[in-house]
Amino acid sequence: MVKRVSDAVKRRLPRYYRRLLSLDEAGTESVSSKELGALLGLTASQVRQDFNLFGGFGHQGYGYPVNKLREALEEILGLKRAWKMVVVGAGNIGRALAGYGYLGGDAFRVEALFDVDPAVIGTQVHGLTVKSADEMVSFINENNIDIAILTVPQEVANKVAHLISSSAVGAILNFAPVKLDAQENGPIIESIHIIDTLMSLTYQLSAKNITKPR
Amino acid sequence: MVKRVSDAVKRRLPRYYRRLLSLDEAGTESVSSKELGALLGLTASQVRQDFNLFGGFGHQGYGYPVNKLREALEEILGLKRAWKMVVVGAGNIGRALAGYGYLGGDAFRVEALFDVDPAVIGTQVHGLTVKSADEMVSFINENNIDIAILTVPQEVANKVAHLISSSAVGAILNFAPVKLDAQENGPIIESIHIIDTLMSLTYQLSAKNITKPR
DNA sequence: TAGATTGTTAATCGATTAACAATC
DNA sequence: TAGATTGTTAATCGATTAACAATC
Repeated sequence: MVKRVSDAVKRRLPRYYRRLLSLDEAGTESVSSKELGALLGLTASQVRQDFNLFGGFGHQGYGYPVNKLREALEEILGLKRAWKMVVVGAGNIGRALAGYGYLGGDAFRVEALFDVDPAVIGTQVHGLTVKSADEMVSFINENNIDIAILTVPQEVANKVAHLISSSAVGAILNFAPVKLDAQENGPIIESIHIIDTLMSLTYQLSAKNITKPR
Repeated sequence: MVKRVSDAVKRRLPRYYRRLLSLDEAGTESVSSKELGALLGLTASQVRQDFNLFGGFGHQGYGYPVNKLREALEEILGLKRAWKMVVVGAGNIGRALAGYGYLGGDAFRVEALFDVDPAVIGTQVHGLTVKSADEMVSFINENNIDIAILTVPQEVANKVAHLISSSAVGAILNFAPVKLDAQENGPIIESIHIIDTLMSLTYQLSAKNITKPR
C-alpha cells in the first residue's frame, strides 16, 4: 500500500511540516492543496500527490485539516519522540550546533561533544564538557545515540566517519565538504555542504553578470 | 550555444569542482567520465552530458585533463575572484560562519558581522567587531558586498531579508528555517535548512524501523 | 443544492541512461 | 594500429502537471 517515496518527496516533507506547524500555531483550521502549494512554491497537484503517498488526509470541498495533517507529518517524520545526538568535532560549526535547540520543541538533543585536541577536551561548550574522541564509540553505544553530527576537518572526515560507522549509531549528518564512503548496512548519511551552496551562489552571480550586468 | 543549466546540474558543479581539486592536488593528470562518475556516484553519461553543457573539455581515448577542467570549473563557478560577504545575526551559527575560511583558498571573505543586541554589538568574533544592524545596508552598499549570510531567528528572518534586499547585495544565503519571499529583481536566494536535513534523517530512521527493525 | 476540492488516472515534461559513430 | 573514451543523439525512466469523476 505504501508507495515508494522519492528523494524529492523526502526533501519536501520537512517543508510541509514547518509550514503546517506555523499555520496550526496561527489557528488556521484547514488549508487546500492550492493554498499550501502557493505558500511553498508547488502546484496543487504536487501537494495532493505527495500527501496521498501516506494516506487520504483531505476532504473534498474542504481541503486538509491543518492540525490533523501536522500530527500525521509529525508521526511520519518521527518527531513524536526525542532523538539523541552527538557532535563530533568541536570547531566553529560543531560548537554552534552543540547549542542546537529545535524550534522550541524537543525532538533533537545533543548529548555530547567530542574532539581530539587536548587543549579543547575538558572545556565547556553550551553546558557540555568536551569529551575525548577516544570515548566516542563507547559513549554512542552506551547511550543509544541516534545521530552523529560530523564537523571535523575534511582531511580526517572519512576516517572519523568509518569509526562512527563501527558504532551502533543510526545516522550521520555530515558537514565536512567531502563525500563520505557509504558503508554496507552502515548508518544513513546526509550531508550539508555549505561551501557547495556558496559556490552555487557565485555560479549564479557570475552567470547572471554575463547576461545581465548590474 | 550555452544550453540551459538545470538545478540538478547546478548542484553537481561544486561537487565536480571539489573532486577535481583534490585529484589535481594529488597530481592526477587525466580522469575519464567513468572514473569521475564512480567517485561521485554518477554515471559516465551524466558526467559527459554535464561537462558538454559548457564546452568540450575531453579528448577521445584519453578522458579529461584534470588541471584544465579544474581551471574551467573555477572560472564557471566564479572562484577566480574574491567574494565579499557579511553575516547578519551573531548567534551560534552566525559566529561560526564569521570564522569561515574557504578550504585554504580565498574566494570567500567575511567583511562584517551584524546584530541587533546591544550586549553583543561591539564584541569581538574571529577578529571582527560586531556592528549594529542599523549600519548594515549602508555598509553593504559602501563596501560592495556580494553575499549576505542570514542567521537571524526565524521570526524576523523575512523582515531582515527584506531589509537586505533593499541594498545592492547580489545574493542571500539563508540559514533561517523559513522560506524567504523572493523579490522581483532582488538578490538570488539559496537556503540551508539544517533542521530539514535532520528531519529527513529521522524520517528515514523511522521508516527503516518499520520495514527492518534493529 | 451548488461550489469547492479531493484522490487518482492519464499526459507531459525533463532528466538520466544507453548507444554508437567519431577520433585520439 | 587497436583500444579507449569522448561528444552527441536516441531511448528510457521518473517526476511533475493536467484532467476529471467522486463527493463533501
